[in-house]
Amino acid sequence: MVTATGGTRGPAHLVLTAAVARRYYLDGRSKVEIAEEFSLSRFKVARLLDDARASGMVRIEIGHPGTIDVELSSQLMATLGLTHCVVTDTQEDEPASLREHLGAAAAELLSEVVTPDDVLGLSWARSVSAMATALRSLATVPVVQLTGALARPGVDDSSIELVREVARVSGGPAYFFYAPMAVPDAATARALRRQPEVAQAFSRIGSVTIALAGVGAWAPEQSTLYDATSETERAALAERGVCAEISGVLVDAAGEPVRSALTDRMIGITAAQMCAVREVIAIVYGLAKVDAVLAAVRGGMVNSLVTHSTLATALIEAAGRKAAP
Amino acid sequence: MVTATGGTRGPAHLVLTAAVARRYYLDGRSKVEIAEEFSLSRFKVARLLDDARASGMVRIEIGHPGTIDVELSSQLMATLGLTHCVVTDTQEDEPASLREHLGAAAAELLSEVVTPDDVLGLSWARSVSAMATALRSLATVPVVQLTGALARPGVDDSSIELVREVARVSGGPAYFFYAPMAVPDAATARALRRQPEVAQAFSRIGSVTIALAGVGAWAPEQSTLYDATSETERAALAERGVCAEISGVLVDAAGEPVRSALTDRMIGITAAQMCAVREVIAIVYGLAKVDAVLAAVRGGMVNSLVTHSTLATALIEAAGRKAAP
DNA sequence: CGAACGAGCGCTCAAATGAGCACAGGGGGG
DNA sequence: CCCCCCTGTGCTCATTTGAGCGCTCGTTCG
Repeated sequence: MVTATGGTRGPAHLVLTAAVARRYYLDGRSKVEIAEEFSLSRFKVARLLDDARASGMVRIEIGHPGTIDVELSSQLMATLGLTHCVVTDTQEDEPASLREHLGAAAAELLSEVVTPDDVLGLSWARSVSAMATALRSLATVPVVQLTGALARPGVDDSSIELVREVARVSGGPAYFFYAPMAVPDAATARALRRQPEVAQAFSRIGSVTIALAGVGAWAPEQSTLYDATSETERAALAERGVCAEISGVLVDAAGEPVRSALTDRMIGITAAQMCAVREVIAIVYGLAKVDAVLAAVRGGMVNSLVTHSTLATALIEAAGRKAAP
Repeated sequence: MVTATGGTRGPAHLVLTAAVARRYYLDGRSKVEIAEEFSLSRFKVARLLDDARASGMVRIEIGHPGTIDVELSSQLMATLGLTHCVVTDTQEDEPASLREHLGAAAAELLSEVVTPDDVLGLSWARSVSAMATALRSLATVPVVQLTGALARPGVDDSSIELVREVARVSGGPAYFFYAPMAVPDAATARALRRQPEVAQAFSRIGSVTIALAGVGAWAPEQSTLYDATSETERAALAERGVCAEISGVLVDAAGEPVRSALTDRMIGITAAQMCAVREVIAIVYGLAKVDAVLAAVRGGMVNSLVTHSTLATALIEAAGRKAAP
């Protein structure tokens, strides 16, 4: 039975309730103390407090002390079943600035979650590079390059140094190599993989416990790999249902890896290896990547996210629609 | 490990804290449940919640559902040690409108706190009249007129009917009389007091348990009695420290009654009788009355207040300054 | 290099709290 | 007119929670 008038039980009752609520919630007194102070039974106090909360007189909010939207973060974490999740509060639309913010957030997250027992894997992505730039401290761990680089003409991110830079901050050994992410044919790829540096890095992939990656959508400007692929191949892959690209690994909307000729021409971590990594943290931005992120998470390729509030909201909404259509 | 900024313990910790806080404060889960859900010890959960509150991440506010500022009300109640207190949220400066609002609030308060065992006393004041106008329901109690009326020329509040009107709503007997609040000399006063109606009402004053009154400051336009007094007498009384007037009773800044020739010329409740009333509810408005209200409360003449937020704030501040100068 | 220190963690025990129950009083319907 | 339901109240007992303790581990200073 709900009182229709919303609890208008007289002003004195209202004021008493407020006083009790103040003592309890703001001054931290126990209900017994309050009961004694106001000459009430503790049950009465408890009921007063229940009323106060039910009538909306006591409002409790979870705030954000910094640039992180903690509410959205935990919601998204719960919705997608993530291990970690950081949602920044910036509603910036400019990609560069967004990337910088997310990079900083990811750097903080990494500083926090990486322990000396971990092995860190880094995929090649501008957002990961931004993370490296912002990284200030890191436990001493081996740092392993997971993919070849895919430098785009005219863009110098100096990100070939990515792994070395992070390893320098960490103080641990760096396993890196100079090779492209994709090569023209499978034979070249096989040859490259036999290169000592490449082979050495690859041999460490199995022991990686935490990896950082970007997530690309299979569309123009939404994936460096897409942009570097021939038009015929793009179309063919799209037809096979490719939805997302994570660290060179292509998956469909359900998150299942899509094998293709391109797979054999890649220099980098495989789908199976990526799934085996305990925690893959993806830095993602841009509303175009909603489906790609969902696919990556569903497929178990990604279990942690660093993103911005707009995308986070869209993700929660999309996941909700999927769950209960 | 250098944590430069206090409390910044990493975004993952922040998000976890937020998630725990949400479950606890918003979803009402027990700490044990939360501990199981997040695979933590219940102590860890408790510490997380302590952190969340200490760092200001959890904000708890006491809101006001209506026109009553419950926070201010209870603060004022605590500060002055009042029995009841109602502070309306109106910041109206127009006296008539203010009086109307306060009258309505007082009427609600009266409906709530008056029980069939009470005896209600009414003093003559425009604010009490406003209360009567707004009064809709009241337990069946005797209603006693406490003072003569002091009708000002040109102002018709039809408030001679005050006591009868309230008694009609209540359904109880009315003890009223037609006499002025002050007469030219003590002999006339004595004669008037012997009038049957007056004597009958006066004989009931001792049994009054709840009284309503206004509070006047001893200054022009701040007390009907002041305005009706000769200039010589005004000055003499001011010199004797008169600070406030409650229902015809004059008190100094400390709340002590000030006896004078005027006292003998008054038709109404005495200081001692007023102190004996269990609860005297004063309806007050206007910042000029800060000191008067403090005096009335200190002297024990008034133990409940109905007022507006501006005056309430000023009262709290003034009381605070007095307490710790 | 070792010891002192402080932070973080989980335990114990007592106090605080919640859920359900029994009882009293009051108002409306039979 | 009486009875029943409904609300408000305080009780008992099981669960939850808080305060203080000792432990361990990492850090820092001698």
